[in-house]
Amino acid sequence: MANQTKRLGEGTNVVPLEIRQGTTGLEALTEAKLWHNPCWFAFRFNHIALRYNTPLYGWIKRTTGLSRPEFVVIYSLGLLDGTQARDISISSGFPKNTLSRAIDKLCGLGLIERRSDAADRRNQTLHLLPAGRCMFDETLQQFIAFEERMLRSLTPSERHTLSNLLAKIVLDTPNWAQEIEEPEVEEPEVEEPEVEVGDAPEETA
Amino acid sequence: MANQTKRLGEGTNVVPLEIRQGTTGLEALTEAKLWHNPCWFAFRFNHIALRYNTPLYGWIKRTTGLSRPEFVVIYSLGLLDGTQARDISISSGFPKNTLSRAIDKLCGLGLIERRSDAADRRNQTLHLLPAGRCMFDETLQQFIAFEERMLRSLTPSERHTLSNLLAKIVLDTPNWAQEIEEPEVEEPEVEEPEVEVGDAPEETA
DNA sequence: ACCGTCAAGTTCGAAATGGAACCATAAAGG
DNA sequence: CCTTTATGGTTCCATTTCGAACTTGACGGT
Repeated sequence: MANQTKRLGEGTNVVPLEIRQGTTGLEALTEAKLWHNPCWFAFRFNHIALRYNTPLYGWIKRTTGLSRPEFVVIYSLGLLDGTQARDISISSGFPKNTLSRAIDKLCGLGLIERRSDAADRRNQTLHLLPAGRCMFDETLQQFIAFEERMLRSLTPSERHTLSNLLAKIVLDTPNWAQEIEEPEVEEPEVEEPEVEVGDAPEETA
Repeated sequence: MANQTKRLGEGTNVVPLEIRQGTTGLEALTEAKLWHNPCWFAFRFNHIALRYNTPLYGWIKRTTGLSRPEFVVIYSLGLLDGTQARDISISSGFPKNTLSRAIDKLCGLGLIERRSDAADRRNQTLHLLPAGRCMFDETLQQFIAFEERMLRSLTPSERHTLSNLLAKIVLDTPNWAQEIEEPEVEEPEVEEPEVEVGDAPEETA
């Protein structure tokens, strides 16, 4: 049974690395996901993201009282004041309704304000108020410090390279959507498990 | 008003890139987050992660009926059968309780099973059952296809480099924790907004 | 000018999430 | 040997979150 783990390490995207596996202090599963994982890229960025977001936004919550999507609005406006909710949604990936709630709250707190566009009254532009600007400025310090911490193990030149490579991928993301949304159905063998999974949780309790 | 965005582009981690800004089809905010963002790294991996996880796990949900943490268990066991919940938590970043629930459900569906370790009866090892193994094998195809799609814009050599750089960072993550959890308190100017955040919309300023 | 379509935002409700407290077992220390 | 402390795992519950439906305003075609 256990031998089915076959063919995972080779023939896939896994590229041999200089860094030696087994030499790190990680437990076995993390090692496996790092070195014997056809989806090495997905694992790595997700791992980094979870390790970064949870503590950072935990800190944000404690110091400012804002949730992640709420703060994302502040941050977005800090970078580009006057954008609209739609753009924040696109750039951050949070759904519109989550942002709508976040914006409500921020307005209530006097951190930002909505202005409705006279030209097209469906649109509303969002703007930092002084208190919001101040919060952005203050917290930015810490964000930069965390960013620096994350990148500590890379040289400036390596950071440059990493920046480049990730940018290429980001620029390509708009094209993923459809392709990834409905993969060509492929042989539907996968379905047997599905039968009772989706809707028969009664016995599952 | 817009000039407050000052000093964001330089002196920070932002590295000049070969790729030209403005030449892409992205809307302004995404561009700003890409090119004028002191936290370029955080933005990039979060952006990629959201663009990847939502559709992919949406697809998983539709085809297998499993949620993300549930499937993460399957995937983890697919890579390394017999690990325990604790390790899945560490490697994936999901909290123990979420995984506990996920494992419950998977057991109920007959996809995996728990075996309690005789030596230390606190531990339990998790094992794929044939149906679970089958699900892993089937879905893996699609995971690999998505991974390939994400990396399409990079050459093999670039993928190699990217893999290396991210691995370095991942290996360093265990050291972030404490440092990032409680940043040295720094001047607590940030606190005024916090006071009434919960429920008092009486403008913070 | 009217109707159908579409896009930006909002509302609603069902479900998932994660923090905190808890249980059981094991190791450490007197 | 008994108490204290630590760890893997589970339960409980308040909160968050996201899909889906809905509202409002613009635009294009006839």
